[in-house]
Amino acid sequence: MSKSDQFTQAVRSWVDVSTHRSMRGWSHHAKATGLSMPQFSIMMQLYYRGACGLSEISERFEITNAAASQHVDNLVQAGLIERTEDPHDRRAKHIQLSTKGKSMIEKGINERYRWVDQLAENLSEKERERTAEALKVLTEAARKLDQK
Amino acid sequence: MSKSDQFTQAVRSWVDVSTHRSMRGWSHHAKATGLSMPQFSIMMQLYYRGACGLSEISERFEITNAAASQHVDNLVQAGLIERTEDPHDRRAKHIQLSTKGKSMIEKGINERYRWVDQLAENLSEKERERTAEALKVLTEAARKLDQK
DNA sequence: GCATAAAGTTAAGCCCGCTTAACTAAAAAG
DNA sequence: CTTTTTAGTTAAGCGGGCTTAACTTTATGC
Repeated sequence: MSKSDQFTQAVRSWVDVSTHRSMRGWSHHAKATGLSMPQFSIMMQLYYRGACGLSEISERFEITNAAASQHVDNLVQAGLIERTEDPHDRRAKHIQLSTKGKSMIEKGINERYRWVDQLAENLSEKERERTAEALKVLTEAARKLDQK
Repeated sequence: MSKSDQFTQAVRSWVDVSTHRSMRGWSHHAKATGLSMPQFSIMMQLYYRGACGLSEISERFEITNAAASQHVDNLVQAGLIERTEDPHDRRAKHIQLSTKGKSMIEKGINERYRWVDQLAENLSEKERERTAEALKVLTEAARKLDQK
């Protein structure tokens, strides 16, 4: 195996393991809160990318405005997001997480990453330092890829 | 920020970035092949865990035998999996990927991980070596967690 | 050997996410 | 100021994934 292959293989293995972990926690949380996958995805997106209009939601998920509007409506009725009129353009809506919705997502994120703490316990101080360094390098490189 | 927090944060950031990448490729491939998400998940599972009976599928995905049977039926008709009688227990079925199905998944996996190669190009030889080492440690630790 | 349990299948029906189509209201363009 | 474009909503309807219920076939337990 060449050195390049070793790198590729190491990344693949780790991504497999961590994605599996992450997804399992994710879908578990969605189920526990009674949210469907699309609803949950919209919440997550509002959390990470902040408030937006309805069209942005339909574009990002590649669904029609009608579908997005229906999802948003359900989430508003559940008290998880707020839909207000955009003061600058009264056609548009300003959609954002409510306090309740935000804390629900944050709780989910914490649960979703609890295994990382367990992982930390299984490593020595030195290992934690070295892996943290390595992951920073990787994350940075991946972010650069996104920008291109 | 304590050293432990630094580790946790580094892992979280990387998992966020890589999961996002991985999932995007994943859902793209599912769409491109015309498979629904449950169908695709069943295929992936057959690829990684090997042949199994129908009940194992319904247990793993927490659906009824009826639902699993319907999915399997569709995949059989698409020529992606094979459903044969188990010679040892004629009630049971032996479900496995067909050649066509297997190559479809492998093609998907390669596409899904192409960004890792791009990542490799953005790193120096030394960085690749060090990160590969670190990821091996992490993957190993994560696998141990699974076993508990 | 007969009752019971286990592995799958099939059919009927529900719910949900999505689409199209028709609509309202506001902004932009001419 | 009228026309066109843009943002969003609502209603009707399709399709898919799932469940329950009834069934067949094969294995297992007294």
